[in-house]
Formats: sequence, structure tokens, C-alpha cells
Amino acid sequence: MSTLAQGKADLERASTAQKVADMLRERVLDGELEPGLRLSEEAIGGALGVSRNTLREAFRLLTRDRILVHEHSRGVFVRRPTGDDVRDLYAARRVIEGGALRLWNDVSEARREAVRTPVRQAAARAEKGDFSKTGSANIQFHRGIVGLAGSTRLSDECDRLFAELMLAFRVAQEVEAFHQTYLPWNRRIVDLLNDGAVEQAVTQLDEYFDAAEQDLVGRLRAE
Amino acid sequence: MSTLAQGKADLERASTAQKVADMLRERVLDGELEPGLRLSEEAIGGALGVSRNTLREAFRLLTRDRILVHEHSRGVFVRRPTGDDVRDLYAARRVIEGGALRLWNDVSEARREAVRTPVRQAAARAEKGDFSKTGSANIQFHRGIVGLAGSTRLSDECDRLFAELMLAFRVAQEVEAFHQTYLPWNRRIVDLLNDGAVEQAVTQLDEYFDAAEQDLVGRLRAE
DNA sequence: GATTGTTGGATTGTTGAACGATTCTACGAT
DNA sequence: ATCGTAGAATCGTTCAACAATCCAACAATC
Repeated sequence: MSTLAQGKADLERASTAQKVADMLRERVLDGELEPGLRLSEEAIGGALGVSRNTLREAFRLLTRDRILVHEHSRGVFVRRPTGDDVRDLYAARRVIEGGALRLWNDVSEARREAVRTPVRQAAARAEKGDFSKTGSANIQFHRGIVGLAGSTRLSDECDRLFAELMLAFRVAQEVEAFHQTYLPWNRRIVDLLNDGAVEQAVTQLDEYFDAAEQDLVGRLRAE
Repeated sequence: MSTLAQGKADLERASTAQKVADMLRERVLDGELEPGLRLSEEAIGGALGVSRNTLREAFRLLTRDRILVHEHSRGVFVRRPTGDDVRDLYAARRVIEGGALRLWNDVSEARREAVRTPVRQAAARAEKGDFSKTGSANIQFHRGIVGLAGSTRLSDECDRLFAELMLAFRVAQEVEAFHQTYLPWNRRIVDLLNDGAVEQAVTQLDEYFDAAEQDLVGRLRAE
């Protein structure tokens, strides 16, 4: 059954524009294509061997995900989040993740596990001095929180918010070190949740957001 | 200053694809183009006098807004929300609007007014027996609630959620009557907020969502 | 010297046509 | 009645072309 669903998903993923978009997204989030960079239709299209029209379709897809920004008659650029963008992002996260976290006692155990697991794994790795995946673990933790809501639309939107934040980290030159700082916070939140202190967990989360936002905005201002 | 910003906004809206998308969006939300309808590239492009490539770009914009759905090699269709879609939508709204409402005491008076005004106006019109704009008033009320968060990204996402719900109403053949039923609820929520009973207002909002979701899902099931 | 035209080159916006790939429809075979 | 197949319709993608727009460099003016 699972193999059938997988096969169907593969079949549906055929579009060239989609594949081009996926590749570009990876390049951007890896940092190969820096925020602010302009993506020339001719250059990229030539390098990837796709026509301008198809490439423009890929650009649209990434614009939807807020990874690229489109300026009329000027082209598309890798998004370069400003301080105001970061404030907007955290305002959204505060509402969404705070609201989702308050559902803790009403959701299935599986969904709660999706919150605990990333923190547990990151903690285990950190004990061994391995901080390589703390970044994605931190994101997985917050994805888990959003997942408590049980809405694919909400989770998808948050993926976009997270991607945008990754770009902000990059501008602030704080990709990995950033998440590392806030691992203890995640641990504390999980502990509070396990103790049934949901409102306290929400408060901790809010403080985390305050600190993270202030830190990030400060570094962006210095740029 | 405001006129300059306005002028800039006008200038930036030049794209043909954007204009086509705006026209189509209006047609869909007005009900001229029914949910489930397939939009032929050739037919629409011919009628509007734009090329297929440009039209496809417009389709992409509307797909981003969840007004259209794209099926590979089959074309684009006006979205036809299912019961599962409606559940997903309300799960998202519960988290977002509930989370935003809890900010009531921390936001500017202007933002609180944006919540009160639509209810006041709708109530005034209802007294005169005028129910013509209760639909948009209801949406304005909920837009105001989301606006409490102060995040344009969150507000934009909710506009997409609302547009999708409008399509669900249309499938359920409940465009205007629907909102009418829930006007008293909005009133009660505003009263509670004015009394400082924020948590009770959130509870009321949750009950509103429960009732609305159940009603809508029930009608969709009957289809 | 700084600001304001002007010009030419580069890039994007849009169109039209073309062809392979996919889906849909209708017809006929079993 | 079910299944398979041929043909029509439509989409996916590419290419080429031209108009519209932007940009950088240079000239003109104060």
C-alpha cells in the first residue's frame, strides 16, 4: 500500500519546472546562491538546459515559497530578508506555534512524539559533541509543534516561514551556531510539556522567540 | 507621501499575467466559474486575448492562492473543496485566530478597532433588514482578528484560507445565508473582548468554529 | 563637481508556432 | 458488459522573435 502511494507520488512529480525548482531551492538553502543574488534567465536556463518559459515557471514556484522575489522587468532575486521581515516572521510564528502548543493535551500521542523526538536526538548527538545536525533538528522540533494542529495548510505555510528564516540566518551569517544556542530551550519546553505544564511551555516558547528575534534582528542591523 | 506609495503600487501592478489572474479570481469568487470547472488554456486564452504562456503564468498565481488546482497533463480546475479540506481549513483557523485573539490586550487600539468595526456595521445593517454585506463583514471581522498578530505573512495566508472557504460555501450552496447565522456569535465575542474576558472570547470563537465546520462538512457530505 | 538628459546594450515580458507526451472519448472486439 | 485500441483533444516544453523596460556609461548643463 505504501509502495503504491509512493509510486503515485513519483509519477505525479514529473514536471520539469518542478524539478528545476527543487534543484534551485536546494542551491539557495545550501548557500550556493546567496541572498540578494539576481538569477538571470538566460544564464540559469542555459546552464540547466531548460527553456526560458520552463525556467520562469520554476521561478514562480519558488516565488510562491518566498525563496525568490520577483521584480517587474528586473528579474528574480534570491530573497534577502530584512529586519522587518524577521519581525513579521516571528510575529507569525508566535501566533501559530503558541496556538498549536496549547493543543498539546488534545492531540494523539504520535503527534506529541513528533515534538519530543527531534529534541531527544539532538540532545543525544550533542552529548557526543556532534552538532552537525542541530540546525535541522531545531526546525524539526518546530515543525512538530506546528504539526500538533493537524493542518497540512498550516504546516506548509510554516515550512515557507522556516525557509525564509534560513535565508535570514544566512544573511546574518549564523546558520549553524544559531540553532545550537537554543537547543537547551527546546529541552526545557519538552520537559514542561511532559509535566503537563502547557501554559508554562507556551511562555518559554514566547521567550525563545523574543530572544531569537532580538538576536537575529540585531545581527541583520549590523550588516 | 501616501500618494507616492499608492502610485508606486499602481506602477508595480503592470504585469499582464497579474491582471488576468485578478480577473479570473474575481470570476471564481463571484461564482461565475464554478468549483470543479476545468479552465481550458485555449478557450480562456482566446477569450481574453493572451497567449498560452502568459495564461499559464496567471494560472500559477491562482494555484498559489489555492483558488485553482493543477493536475498534470490534465489542466487546471477551479478548486472544489472536500470535507477533509474544510476540516484542514478550520484546524488552521482555530490555531491562528485563537492565537491572535489572545494578543488582544497587547496590541494597539487601532487593531482592536479593526475587529469591532465590521461587527458594528453588520449589526447596524441587520437592524434595517439589510443582510447584503454580512458575508464580507463576517470575513472582515476574522481578518481583523488575524490582523491582531501584526504579520502580513499571516494575514496573507488567511486571505487564502478565506478564499478557499468561500469556494466551500459555494459548493455547499451557502454563500450568504451562512455568514448570517453566525453574526450573533461575532457580537458576543466582541462583547467579551470589551469586557476583558479574552479567554472566554477564545472559547466562544472555538465553539463558532466547531459549529461552522460541522455545518459546512455536513452540507458538503450531502453533495 | 554634481545633477540632469541621452543613448545604446542587455534583460525581461509577451506572443506565436511547433511537436512530443498524455489524457480523454468513442468505437469495436471478445 | 468489459476490455482494448485508435484517434482527437489538450497539455508540456521548446524555440524564435519582437516590444517594453531597465541599466550603465557618457555627454550636457548649471
